[in-house]
Amino acid sequence: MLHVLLHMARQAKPFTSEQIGEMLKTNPVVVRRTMAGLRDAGYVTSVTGPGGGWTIACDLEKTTLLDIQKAVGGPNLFVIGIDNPNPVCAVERAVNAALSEAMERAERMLLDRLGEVSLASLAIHFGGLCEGNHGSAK
Amino acid sequence: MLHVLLHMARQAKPFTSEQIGEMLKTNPVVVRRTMAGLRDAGYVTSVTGPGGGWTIACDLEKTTLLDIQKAVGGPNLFVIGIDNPNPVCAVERAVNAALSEAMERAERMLLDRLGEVSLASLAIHFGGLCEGNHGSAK
DNA sequence: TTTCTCGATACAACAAATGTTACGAATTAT
DNA sequence: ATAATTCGTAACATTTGTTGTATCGAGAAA
Repeated sequence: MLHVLLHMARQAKPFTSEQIGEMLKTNPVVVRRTMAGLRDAGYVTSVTGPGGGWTIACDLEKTTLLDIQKAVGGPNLFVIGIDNPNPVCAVERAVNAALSEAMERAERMLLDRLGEVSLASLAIHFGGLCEGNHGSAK
Repeated sequence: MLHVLLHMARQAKPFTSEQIGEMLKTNPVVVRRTMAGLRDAGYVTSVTGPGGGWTIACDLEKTTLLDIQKAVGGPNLFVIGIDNPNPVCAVERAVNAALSEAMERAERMLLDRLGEVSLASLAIHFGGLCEGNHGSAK
């Protein structure tokens, strides 16, 4: 998905769901499903009709991986979260108490890092490669 | 599962898979499946025949949540791991580079914490409650 | 009006986890 | 030795979540 966003940032014309589906080796409907989250969050726009499709609509500098993560998927970064914050089971409570602090710190560390990485910083590396492959034509 | 281990630590007699299944509201076969990992790792023993079942076989002080985690499940703590360490895709490489360090630190933090919590330390809280409920009879 | 595109819904295919059934092997008691 | 109990294992069913597909309607452009 990030792939697509960076591609979109390098082209003024919108991409259709079908084109994106080819890039991602998937289906136009699936593309619409996942893009819907980004559209609702305002990071991309979609227009119908001929010549329509998806266009990027955010500031690459200000949009981070955390934003994308939140818009696309859930905030479920960990496999073992603390499902039940106040369980009846005594053992569960004991485990929660023992681990909650470390979990929160680990999660915050990761989330902070996601929030530090902008799309623009990814585009730097990506852009360089694309110049080489496709030429810098416009 | 931890529940069961702590219960076993408080009773000399072995528990049958059926008894454990009742505690966990599941099936004897499912119990055997998950206990198999603990057995192979040497944290519990199982004997067949009448009067048989599962017995704890480890030092509560020395066995940590990390040990149990490794024996029971996989070491897959994170939802988004770096699946492909050296991908063809340029975007993926850029993302990996940007996040790998933070991920490793977060993972290590959590793993270290798991390794610090012994079964004995859980048993302290648990034990207290059980005395009250079941009496300390013998 | 025709064509292109997204939006949305419903359904199918697939995979993973969990639950179930069944049978064999080991152990104990009689 | 025989019977009863219990684990070990394999095969199969059920459930759940994800992904893929088909279809139809609505909006926009030529």
